[in-house]
Amino acid sequence: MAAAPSPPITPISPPKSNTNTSSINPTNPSHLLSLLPKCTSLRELKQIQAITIKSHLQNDIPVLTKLINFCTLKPSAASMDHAHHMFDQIPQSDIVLFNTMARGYARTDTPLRAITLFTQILHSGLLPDGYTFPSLLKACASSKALEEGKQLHCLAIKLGLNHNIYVCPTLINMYTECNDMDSARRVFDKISEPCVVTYNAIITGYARSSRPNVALSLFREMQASNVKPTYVTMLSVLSSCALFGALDLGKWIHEYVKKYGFDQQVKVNTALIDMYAKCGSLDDAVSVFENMVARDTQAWSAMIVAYAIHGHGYKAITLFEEMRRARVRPDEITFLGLLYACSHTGLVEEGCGYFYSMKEKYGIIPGIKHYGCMVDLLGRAGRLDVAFKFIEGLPIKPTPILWRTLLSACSSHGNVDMGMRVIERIFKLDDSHGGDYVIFSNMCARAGRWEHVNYVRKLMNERGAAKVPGCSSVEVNNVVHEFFSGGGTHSESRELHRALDELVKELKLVGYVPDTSLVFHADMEDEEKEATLRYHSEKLAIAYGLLNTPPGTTIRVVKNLRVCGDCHSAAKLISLIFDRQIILRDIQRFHHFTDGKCSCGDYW
DNA sequence: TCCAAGGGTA
Repeated sequence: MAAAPSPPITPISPPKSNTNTSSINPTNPSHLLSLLPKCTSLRELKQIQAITIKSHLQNDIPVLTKLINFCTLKPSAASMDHAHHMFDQIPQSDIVLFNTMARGYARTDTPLRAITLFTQILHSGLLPDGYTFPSLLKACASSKALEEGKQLHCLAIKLGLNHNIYVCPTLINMYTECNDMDSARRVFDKISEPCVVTYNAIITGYARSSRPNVALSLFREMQASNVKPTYVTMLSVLSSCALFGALDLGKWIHEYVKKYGFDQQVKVNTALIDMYAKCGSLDDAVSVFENMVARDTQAWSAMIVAYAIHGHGYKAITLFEEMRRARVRPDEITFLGLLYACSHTGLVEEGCGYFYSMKEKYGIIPGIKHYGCMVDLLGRAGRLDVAFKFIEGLPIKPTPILWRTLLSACSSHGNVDMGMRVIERIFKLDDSHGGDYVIFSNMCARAGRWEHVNYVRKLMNERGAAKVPGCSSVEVNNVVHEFFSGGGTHSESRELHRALDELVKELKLVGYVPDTSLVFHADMEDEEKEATLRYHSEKLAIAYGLLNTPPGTTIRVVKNLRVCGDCHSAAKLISLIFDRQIILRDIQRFHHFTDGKCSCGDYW
């Protein structure tokens, strides 16, 4: 065989580097270290490291700490591997060096390695200090390692570091991330004068654990004790308002934001867009967005999501195209909003197009939530078979949520046979979710398949699967009133029930027919079913709003589940005969009821 | 030489 011609030798130009090593005295550690701030890649770092070895400085702890610190600033798997390698080489570490390593691990997707490292450190007799705990607690928070977190808490108490101003917020954050709000609160309550960061941590915790009222009262407490809020505080408080659907409160925070100059922050404006959108005021969201001087990916995404949840699919798409023209790079959340918009407007072709382009054009790998959007998009549009095959063909294991999305679609298209295939898949993965039994049973009831209804109900009782109770709230005079289905708990419930009875009579005059097929219990009399339906939480909340606000006022209701079909038709009629706008936010989206019509066009 | 809280998600 003839020898392959040797490749022409072309001089390889050295990689462009910001670090000019020629004028440096390699035996002087401080000279070497002065190179690091200009260093931009792992490759350049390795060049500097080579000089340290030549100069016998590889065991010099301050030099090594700097080198390792560089690797841990924006850590990747490769840079952390390299850092670990350097760390392993030295005979004796000190606590600063360890802290630096731990911080790196806490910031990567292998946070528990920080904890493992920590155990080694304890054995070698090093004493943790105030710098040690924040990284380790952060690692516990992101891995939801509550037990390890508690042990660290005990150790911090032993060392008298639990009240350290850096340790305290991370302790609170660790507990909130591990869903242990009681412990978080206990830590907070022991602080005599919490600083703003500690307040932010606890407020965020309550906002995330769906207790926005507690979050907001802590914000007031913070102001009363003269702790000056920062823009991070604004973010937490705004997300509380968004969660609560408390528009008036949100508007008050907006005024506050303007008064104290927080409205220059892109993140704060993004949180405002989100708050207005989730509190049902799309116009205010648009106005915040349009007044922004600079918009990043998150700001565009928030506005796209805002259009999506209000059912303006085309506007969401137009905005996305505008975002592309502005050369702002979309991320995975931008696509979630976009797909969501398509599915809620029935834009199947467009949605599929964007789904494929996210991978091919933008290199964004779809996650489980994008798949969820696709199932919803196909399912809503009635392409149940395609959706089924889509789930089966996924490269990852489908979650019950994915199948559940398809089950809802089967229900709205009344396809019991497909529904049965789907619920079998769900039960294989999780049979404890009461909502699945309810959707399936309602679907069978509507199709008159009573044998299924009874069977499913029996199954549900046997397995003790609980359904989340329906809960709706309405804001009247700055107070949020909550109503549960059946509605025995609200202080004015008796009058409210009477008012609802009258209301239903009036609705019937204009053609309302209660859809009793939606009621789960098969062995109830029709009258009884009607009563169950009448006191659904969303009807109670709407009636309460109707009775307690002046004519013409918009009624804003927030529901924890999807709105029921009967309440949806009732709300349309109420908007017509009382000439009221009703804005109902359910777990999925917004419904704007005006003049007997809903903004969702009954496509939901 | 190392440290805290964080907006947009079906």
